[in-house]
Amino acid sequence: MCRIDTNYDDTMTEQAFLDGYNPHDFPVVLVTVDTVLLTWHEEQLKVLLVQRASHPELGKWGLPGGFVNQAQDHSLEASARRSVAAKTNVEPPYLEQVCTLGSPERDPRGWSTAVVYSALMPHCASTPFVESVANTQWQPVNQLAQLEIAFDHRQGIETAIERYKQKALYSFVPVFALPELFTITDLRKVHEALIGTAIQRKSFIRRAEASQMFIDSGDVRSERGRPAVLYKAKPAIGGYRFVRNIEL
Amino acid sequence: MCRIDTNYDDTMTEQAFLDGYNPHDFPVVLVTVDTVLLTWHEEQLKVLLVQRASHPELGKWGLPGGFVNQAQDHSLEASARRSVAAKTNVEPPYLEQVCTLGSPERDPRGWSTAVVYSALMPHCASTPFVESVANTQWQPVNQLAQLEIAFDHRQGIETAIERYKQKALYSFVPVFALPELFTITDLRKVHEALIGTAIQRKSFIRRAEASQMFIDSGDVRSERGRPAVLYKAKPAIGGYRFVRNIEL
DNA sequence: CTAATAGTGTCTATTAGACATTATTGT
DNA sequence: ACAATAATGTCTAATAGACACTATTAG
Repeated sequence: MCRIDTNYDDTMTEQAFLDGYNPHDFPVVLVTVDTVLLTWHEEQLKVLLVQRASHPELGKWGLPGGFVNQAQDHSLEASARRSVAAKTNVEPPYLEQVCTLGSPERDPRGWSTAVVYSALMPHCASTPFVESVANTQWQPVNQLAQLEIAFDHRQGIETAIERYKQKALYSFVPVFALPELFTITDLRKVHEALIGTAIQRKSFIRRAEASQMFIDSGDVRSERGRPAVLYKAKPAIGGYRFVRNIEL
Repeated sequence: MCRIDTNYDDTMTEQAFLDGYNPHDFPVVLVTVDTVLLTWHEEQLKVLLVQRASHPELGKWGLPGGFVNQAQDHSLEASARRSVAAKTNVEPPYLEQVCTLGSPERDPRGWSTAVVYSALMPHCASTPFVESVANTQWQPVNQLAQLEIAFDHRQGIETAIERYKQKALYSFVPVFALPELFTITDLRKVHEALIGTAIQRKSFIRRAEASQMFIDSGDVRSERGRPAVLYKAKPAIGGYRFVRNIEL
């Protein structure tokens, strides 16, 4: 059978069972929580990676995260938020669970699982305070092939990006990778980077208007050409869905 | 910082590090893999539940699954497949990871996580062979409010069903809850049960034709009224997506 | 003025929903 | 014949893509 519960006895109370239960009697599965933190910066999608300063996989680039801290973490999401805050000193405006990886081979320390979260946030300087010697950097996702990635974190990154690609087709969730004020063209470029094709400007603007999820800030941004209106997103934008997907 | 790696030393080899590493030196997180197994039977969506025959939560209804078996399971998905096979003696045609629940309170044995998978399959008799005394039954999902559900498995079930509700809007994935041969009306009823509203027959048939994912079996099923054509689904149906969602 | 970018007008093809109509069975 | 269910015909409204056109800035 599946459960390895021992000492099965119909007449035993739950308390008596728990008194006799020691989790160290069983083979241990290691549990980490790691986060794929993405942002939009310099016309590119970038992911925050940490160069590992300890074994195993020393020197390779990995996702921020680590073992659940039983003293501090009251949930998996709390663990993800803690490790993001440690690297960026910022609360990400969008965070979701992506997948859980697990096998006996992925970590040399033994059978392990990584609960992978993903967050989107405005670009900020990484590691604004020096708390560790670890090298933390925003890496362009298009150039990850040239980096040595620790464990199976490359798979976690790919799964997260694939998820956002789907979301880019039916929602404005990618907006959370932008600063508070952004232009519709900024947002369209993020969507285009995710789905890998151009989107008609008119179509994208129509969707934005139909959603009623964008507030005209009153400001504009002028670089080359006609100035672009800067918008803010309503908080409910994360829940908005198109009825019709962007076509590929 | 986040990692609780100890013995940090730049000059140590990875092997020396691993030799000194004992997972039992750290607080243990328990890991179970549990599966929300759904099917369509008697015009209802049903979930396979197991009445727990051991502590904790003895007597309550829980998801089939259990601790990762390090001897048998080479992955999380393998663990899910093993526990499904133990209860149904069948390989489910559709299986995906849904979410991972984790907290210090969800299991009295300590900080624990449950990796929740969900599967769809044709209805079959539960526990066709008597391997345990556990009571395994298909329970209508509309009547779960009246059952005592173990741990936070109710949340896992709700998350899985919500996921399938979304999939019912943009795919034919719910087809995997039906037998090999089914009518388009059968499939429409599954979709309607998931999304909670009626779907126009004509619209649904149009989507089915446009997808080219259905093979006319040549047979029909006659109950009352005009006989309905029985179809088979092409294997690729799991990957098919509507460009336009079913509207609510 | 020109280049560059933002934003609008508008045509057309597609298609979902609505619902009426026809088809095919059992009794 | 009638009830019941399956399957089709067809009208209309909505809207995405395409692309031409206008607007507003810098230099």
